[in-house]
Amino acid sequence: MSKFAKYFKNLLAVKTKEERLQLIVSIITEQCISNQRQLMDELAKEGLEVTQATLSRDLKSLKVTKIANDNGGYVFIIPNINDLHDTLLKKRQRRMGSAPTNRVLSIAFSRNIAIIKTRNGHATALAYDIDMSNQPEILGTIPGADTVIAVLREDVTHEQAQELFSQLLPQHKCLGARV
Amino acid sequence: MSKFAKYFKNLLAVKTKEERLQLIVSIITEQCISNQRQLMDELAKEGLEVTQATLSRDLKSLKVTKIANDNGGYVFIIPNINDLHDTLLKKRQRRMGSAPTNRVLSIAFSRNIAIIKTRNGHATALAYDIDMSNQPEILGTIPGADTVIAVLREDVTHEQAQELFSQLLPQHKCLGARV
DNA sequence: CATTTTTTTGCATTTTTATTCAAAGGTTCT
DNA sequence: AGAACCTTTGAATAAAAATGCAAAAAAATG
Repeated sequence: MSKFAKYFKNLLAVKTKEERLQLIVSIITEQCISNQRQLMDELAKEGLEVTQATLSRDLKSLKVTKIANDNGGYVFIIPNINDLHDTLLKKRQRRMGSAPTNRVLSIAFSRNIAIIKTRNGHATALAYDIDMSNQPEILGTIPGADTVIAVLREDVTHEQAQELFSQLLPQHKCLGARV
Repeated sequence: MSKFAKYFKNLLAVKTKEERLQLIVSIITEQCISNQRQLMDELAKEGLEVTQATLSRDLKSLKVTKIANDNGGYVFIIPNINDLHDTLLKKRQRRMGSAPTNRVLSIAFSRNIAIIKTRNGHATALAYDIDMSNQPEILGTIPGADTVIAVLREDVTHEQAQELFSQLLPQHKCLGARV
């Protein structure tokens, strides 16, 4: 986009898609919005005019949905990501006819820290397993309820750590559906 | 209903509403159902014939909803009831502008880590709230008794994190929170 | 039982949401 | 810059979901 175009975009308060998505999230968490037209109106108040078609796509990508509230109406909500994992796991469990061996939902890194999201209640067991493996690259772990924080040795790259965890937690690959 | 009628109902596998609702729940937790017609068909396979109108009402009462899955389609899910409480509480909280008792005493940063001091015993609840907000900038949290450690995504600056926490924890007024 | 009241359901229709298709605008090459 | 490509969007439309209303079924009552 040219400087010129950017200038006008700013002037006219036309926002980028990312900004619109954020605005949508904040609107639906702060107010009771019950359909896309209403959301359209709210966005318009903020000077952001989009069509219902776009909102439908936006809400789909944000995984927003509406649900019955207590007054006979509907409200948009953003379901917790853990629920989605649970739902998918449950489906898988039923399909496969076995309890999933899979405890790890995701692994993320930030500098020397690895954040491992687990199924609820499994963090302690997972941290224990990691500790027991005595990997010198992993200095220590702390489990919460569904999260393990692992502190990596300073010189360990994210790639190395990823590889390490893959070996340590081979089941980490089983969960096909990423939410 | 007469004994006689009940007998025939059983015979013909025509179920009560309650049974239908249960069947619906088990169908949508076991399979990937993406619209009401598909659900109708599944019920029909079980010998239970109802119209889309009825299913719409059933799903509303079960608080079932559909959500985008990874393949561009949709799946019905049953969001966790706790989330709904949270969502509604959050909305009300915003509406009333009423800050709950101050739980956050201070926030400090060290590189990619945020250290949040809370009133004693409140760390778990706070970490929970942070987790529920599903901020991509916050990779994970671990609560102690009066401290929450939150690991930030690498590219997040302290200023951004500060702003994020201000929005997330509006009660944390000491930091110039914007509510 | 017969009768009244309440609940549940289907039909028809409206309302809401999703998608197709084409076009506009941006990006990335050479 | 021009060409090939990708992303985003709106208009129109298709698809899906919600609902008003009346009838049927069930439950409650005398």
